[in-house]
Amino acid sequence: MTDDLVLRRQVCFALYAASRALTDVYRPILDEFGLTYPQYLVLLVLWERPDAAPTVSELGAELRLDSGTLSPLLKRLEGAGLVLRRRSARDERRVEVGLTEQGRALRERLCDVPPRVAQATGLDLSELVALRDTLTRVTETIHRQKEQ
Amino acid sequence: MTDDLVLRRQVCFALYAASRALTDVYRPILDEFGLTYPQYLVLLVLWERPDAAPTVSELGAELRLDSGTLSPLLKRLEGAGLVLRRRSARDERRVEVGLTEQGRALRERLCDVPPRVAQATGLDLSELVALRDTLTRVTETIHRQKEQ
DNA sequence: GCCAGATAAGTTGTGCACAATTAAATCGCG
DNA sequence: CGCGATTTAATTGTGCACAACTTATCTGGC
Repeated sequence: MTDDLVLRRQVCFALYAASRALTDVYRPILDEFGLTYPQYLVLLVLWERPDAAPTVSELGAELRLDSGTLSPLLKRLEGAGLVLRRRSARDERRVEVGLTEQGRALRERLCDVPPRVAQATGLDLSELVALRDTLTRVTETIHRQKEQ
Repeated sequence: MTDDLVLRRQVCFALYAASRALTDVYRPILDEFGLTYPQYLVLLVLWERPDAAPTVSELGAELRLDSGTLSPLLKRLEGAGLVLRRRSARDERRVEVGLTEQGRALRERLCDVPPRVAQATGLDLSELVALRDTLTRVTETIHRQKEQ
């Protein structure tokens, strides 16, 4: 009997557990603003280029989420008054997503969140950077393989 | 304007994206056996000690999932003929989860899965071990903080 | 032995993820 | 120009996650 199928040996479980643990750290913080973690990620993308008004597909390409996930999520963010959705004039298939004034303003109130979360991991800055880069490399390797 | 709120800088997004990417690697493999990734994780725990028949809570402690997630999942695994659930004789509150013969047999057919997935990450063995250990440390740090 | 509090599993409701399908608009080839 | 193929978002259905609640059972103090 090999040990390959032992739970604690699997990188994949470590990744799955760590991802949920970090989301647990975000949850009470974001809860105060009525946000979920995926909603916060959408806002991060919009805050980076506040006047870009990306389409649903473009948002999806950054976050690697499809319209099946984003459409209802964006509808909730719109309902909360944080984003606006409007059909592109030039191409009526596209829906452009922009920030409301309220959505823009939220940025300031959330800018201390990442350091608080980073602190909760117990890793120092160089470890965090190394971890992030390794994970990004894994994600890109997998997606490159899928496209071929 | 600080750069703290830039998506690609966030460890948390890297973790979230990598976790979903690795699940994407598992999906087509597990699909052939009619399993989802969380169902596969439950089977991993059961395969480690095939005669232990852990309770729902004990399974949950290993996987960090609650009965709200596990109850319906176990019902589906039972429906698929892979596990058995029975009330403990000594404590009728508890439900013990054991493998069926079919569930036991599945182990052999899935033992080559982890190496295939590891290969897809593009990391070598020492990188995988280091990544796993860092992630495990993060998860445990977070959970230790939550208990206090 | 009785019962207040604790514990275990299940249920309900919300919000992702993702596959598959649908509907509308656009593109491009002949 | 006309129309089939493509692109885009939304919808539908399934299965996690997780909070909040319910129900059944057990435990310890009296």
